[in-house]
Amino acid sequence: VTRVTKRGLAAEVWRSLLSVFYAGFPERERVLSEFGLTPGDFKVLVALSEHETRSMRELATTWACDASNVTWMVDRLEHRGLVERRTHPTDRRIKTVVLTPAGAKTRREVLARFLAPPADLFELERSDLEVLRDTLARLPHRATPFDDVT
Amino acid sequence: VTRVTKRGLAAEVWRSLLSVFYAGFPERERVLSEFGLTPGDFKVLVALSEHETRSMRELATTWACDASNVTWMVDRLEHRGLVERRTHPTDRRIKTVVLTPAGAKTRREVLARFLAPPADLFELERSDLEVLRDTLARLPHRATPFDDVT
DNA sequence: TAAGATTGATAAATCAATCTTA
DNA sequence: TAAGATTGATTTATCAATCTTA
Repeated sequence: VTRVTKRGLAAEVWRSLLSVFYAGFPERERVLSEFGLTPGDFKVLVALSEHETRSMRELATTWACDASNVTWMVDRLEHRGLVERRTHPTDRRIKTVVLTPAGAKTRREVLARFLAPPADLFELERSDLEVLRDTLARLPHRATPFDDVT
Repeated sequence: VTRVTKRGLAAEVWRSLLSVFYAGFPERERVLSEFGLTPGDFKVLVALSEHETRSMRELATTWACDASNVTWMVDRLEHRGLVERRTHPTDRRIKTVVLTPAGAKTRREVLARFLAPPADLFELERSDLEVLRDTLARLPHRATPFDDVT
C-alpha cells in the first residue's frame, strides 16, 4: 500500500492553492493600473481600514517593508487626497494615517475587485464549495488587512 | 431557511484562501532577501524551467510586466551566472533565456522554500487534508511556472 | 509594417544616515 | 538610549523612443 505522508498531502494541497493564486496574478496587476495605484499604494490602502487607524511603523511591519518606503507611499496617497496624517494624541512621535472619505471609497472599490473569487472556483459544484468552506473554517484564524470589508 | 448563493460560498472560500496566502507574505519576502533576489529576479527564475526555455517576450507576458524590465532582470541574473541569453535558431530577433547549472540549483532551492506548505495547513487533520486535496483536484488545471519542480 | 529586444529618461522602492520625541 | 518618522543616495522598475530582423 502507498503511504502518503501528511507533509505530502499538505504539499499537494498547497500546490493547488498556489496555482489558483498565480493564475490571477496578471488580472490583479491590471486592476492596480486601472486604479492608478502602485503595489505600494495598494498595500497602504488595504492595511488601513475605515474604523481603525494605523501608524507608519505598523504599516511597515504589516508588509515587511522599510519605514522610509511607507513615508513615500503615504506622501503619494496624501497628495491624491486618499489619506491624511494625524499626530497621535499621547505620543507625539507617532504619525497616524487615516483614510479620507475618498480614500475609503477607492479602497472599497479596489478591494471589491481583489476579493472577487476567481472564475475557476465557480467551476466547482455547490457541494464542493460547501466542503471547502467547512474544511477551511477549521484553519487557525488569521487576521487579514481586509477583515472589515463586507 | 437561509439560502447561501453559490457566489456567496465562493466568496467565503476565497477569503479563507487569501488569508492563508497573506499570512505567508512576510516569510516569502524574507526568503527572497536571503537569496539576494529581487522580486523581478525571482519571477524570471520561476518562469524558466530546466527543460524549457523562454523568450524575453514570453517572460514579460507571463508576469504582466514591461519587456524592458525583463531585459534589466535578465542582465542581472546573467552577470551572476544564473542564466544565459541564446539566439533563437530560426528567428534572429528572439533572445532565448536558459538556466545555467548554477541558476537551476538556485531556482530549485528558492522554490523549495516557496512551495513548502505554510504551517497553518499542518494544523488540519489528515482527513481534512485529504478532502481538500480531492476537492481541489476538481478545479480546472492551470499551468504554473513551477510545474516542473518535484 | 510589425514583432522582438534594448537604450535612455522617469518613477518607485530600498538602504543608510538624520531629526524628533519618549 | 531608543523608538518613530523622515531625508538623501542608491538600486529597481516602468514608460517612451530606438534599433534590428521578419
